[in-house]
Amino acid sequence: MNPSDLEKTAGRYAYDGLDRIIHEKARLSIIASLAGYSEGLLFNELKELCSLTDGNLSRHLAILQEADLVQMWKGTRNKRPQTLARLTEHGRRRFLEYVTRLERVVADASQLTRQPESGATLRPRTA
Amino acid sequence: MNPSDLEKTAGRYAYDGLDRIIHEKARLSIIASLAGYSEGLLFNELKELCSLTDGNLSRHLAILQEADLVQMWKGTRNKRPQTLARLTEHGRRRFLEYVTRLERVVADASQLTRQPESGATLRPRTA
DNA sequence: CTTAATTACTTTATACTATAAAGTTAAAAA
DNA sequence: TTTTTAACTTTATAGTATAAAGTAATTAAG
Repeated sequence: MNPSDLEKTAGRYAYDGLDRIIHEKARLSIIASLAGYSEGLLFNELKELCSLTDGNLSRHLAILQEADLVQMWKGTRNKRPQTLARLTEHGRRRFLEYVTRLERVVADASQLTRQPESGATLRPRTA
Repeated sequence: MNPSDLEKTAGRYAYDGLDRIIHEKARLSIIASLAGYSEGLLFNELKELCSLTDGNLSRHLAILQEADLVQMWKGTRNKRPQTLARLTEHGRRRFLEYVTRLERVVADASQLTRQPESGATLRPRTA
């Protein structure tokens, strides 16, 4: 890479749009689950789908709720408390944005499957 | 979601393959950069491309090196120490695996862009 | 020629945060 | 009426990302 290339591409791989709150594996898991079920999912369903412990899921849901990505409905079912979680409209948009950024990561990676050296300039080496 | 669905899909969204070491944003940034430059990148080039501070980059490179995802070459250039980082073959394979998992996340998310309720069963509600 | 500044990093102290263990509340079973 | 189960929540801890401070070597300044 020569110096002028750098200027054109500073921050090129910084992936600014990869929002920390969504990027965290457990929460990505939760959000992706909810994305597939627009009417929402119960606490225990999420627990299974995401393979999370009770305490862990509870904390991540609280974080997602504070960020207004997920809304929670508390009710009862067969005299047992039940919590239903679903994506907010804001959460839906933010997730779609996040996925758009992910697609760039995937696109960047496609260079790896091409021939080595493709697109990369040779480095002048002075030992 | 009815109970039998759950059994079929327990852990469906756990995203086990999203290796912690690669998934971390700063390191994903570093690895994706290196993926584009098979001959490697200098410390300062990475710093710019990934918008990282010196200390931060140094630590993440050390972690990637310990995991045998990246190898480092220390030499001098114009009487200055220079560190060149490049993906190991192992790192290349692991990154490709990681990206395969990412593609699943992206595919899961495509449900969001379809009509609401698509593919999801209505939940019987007992308030 | 001695001191200050720059370069290229590395080490460490701190602040953050993911996680599970322990705690809470209420219903059902024993 | 005591114990167990269910559905969570709270908190203590362990892990870790980050930047501030430190190191070593070169070059510039006075």
